[in-house]
Amino acid sequence: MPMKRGQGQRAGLSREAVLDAAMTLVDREGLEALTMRRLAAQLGVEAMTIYHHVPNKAALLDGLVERLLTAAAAPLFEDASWKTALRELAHSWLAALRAHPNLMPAVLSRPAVTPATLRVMDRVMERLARAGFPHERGLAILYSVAGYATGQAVSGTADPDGPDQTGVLGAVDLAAYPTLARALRAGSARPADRFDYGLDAMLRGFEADLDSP
Amino acid sequence: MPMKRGQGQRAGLSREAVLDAAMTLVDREGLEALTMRRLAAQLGVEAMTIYHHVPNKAALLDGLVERLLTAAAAPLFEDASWKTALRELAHSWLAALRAHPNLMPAVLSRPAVTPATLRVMDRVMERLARAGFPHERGLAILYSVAGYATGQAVSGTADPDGPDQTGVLGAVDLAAYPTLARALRAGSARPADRFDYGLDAMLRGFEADLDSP
DNA sequence: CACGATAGGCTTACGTTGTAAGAGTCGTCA
DNA sequence: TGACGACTCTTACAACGTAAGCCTATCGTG
Repeated sequence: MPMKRGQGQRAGLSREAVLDAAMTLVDREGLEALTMRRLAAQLGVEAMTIYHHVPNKAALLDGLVERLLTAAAAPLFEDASWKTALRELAHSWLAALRAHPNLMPAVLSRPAVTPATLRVMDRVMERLARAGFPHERGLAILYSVAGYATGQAVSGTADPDGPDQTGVLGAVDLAAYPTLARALRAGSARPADRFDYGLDAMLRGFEADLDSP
Repeated sequence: MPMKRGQGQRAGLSREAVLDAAMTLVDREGLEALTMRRLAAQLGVEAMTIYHHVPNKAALLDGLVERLLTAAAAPLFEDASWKTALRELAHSWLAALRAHPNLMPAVLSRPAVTPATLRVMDRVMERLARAGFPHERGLAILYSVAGYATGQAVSGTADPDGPDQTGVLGAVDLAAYPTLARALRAGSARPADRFDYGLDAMLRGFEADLDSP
């Protein structure tokens, strides 16, 4: 419980503390619950105080996105093959997005360019070049894998129901869509397996392209 | 120029007219420009009038999303192979998202379940089953392709610069990331080519899985 | 034809949002 | 000591979504 502060008493805030509180608020109550006043209340402070640590709300969101991106860029796969490097890239990106699903709209609406992500991209390109992929092919591969992981993360959380349920589709009248219905009943496979299945298919496709002209 | 209406004179609105105006407003000025008052002004009407044709703003957004989805679900690929069916699916979904990039955050934050999309999904599943894929595999494939297209659309428009430029990456100091820099210089390939490259790789991967256990 | 119901428009008003402006208070360094 | 800068609070404003209610033309029914 935060003691009542008289005026002039500092609250001991900092940009980091503000971002921390904002992140947990978004995680707990969603993106539209992130209000300057609510965030301030969370910090035991008045709304305008926040503006001494963050220039405006857009910058606050940018800060949250950047945090997520640097978390996603963690792996540097010291001496892995190009395939495992791509696999790790996809998994860490997916994991970062899934760790803060409420933040996703914000993440997706700004470019994901930070030193950390650039460094990872460069490493991956290096592996691909060493494996024999021409440079423009490497770029296409990088975009494809990143895009694939992004798309899977999005369609995984656009579903408001539980994480491994049949989800929205369960509530639909499936009599009109027989084949889809059978697949949904048969599909006890967890989303993670689906993710790897598509990813591995793509990687095998790239490999085949590497061998033949 | 809209004539001033006295009170009691109708403006001839309708749900369709409202959605039309909302869509062009979003296309022209972005999602955050979609305000009840601004939309009303666009229609030559007061803000509250809109509520006679749409229950609230969320429903308005849902209407826009549904329009995009039915546009995306157009192709029914009468008697195509599973591969071209998947290719058409991916292309039409990508095209629909790219046609209204400002709407993307809204599209991505609600589940894409409408009769039209379900019908297309069912058709695709049918093709996959006929080709010999087990049911849960078919579902994984469907999700993978849809997710891939979504991801490509997102990373394509998170880039605020021109469509076929080097984009955000052009403004970055590339000296620190040599391999990435070379790839960007070499990569004159248009995004569409990148899209097909990754997509075809994935499809070839699925095909290989069909042949071997 | 008369008349009540309804649909579609406008006006006003309320609570909430982001944030500009400014005044007070403390710790720090000259 | 005195001045300053960093931090916090208070007050205020424009713009947002929308609830409530009024007014009028149109339409269905007698």
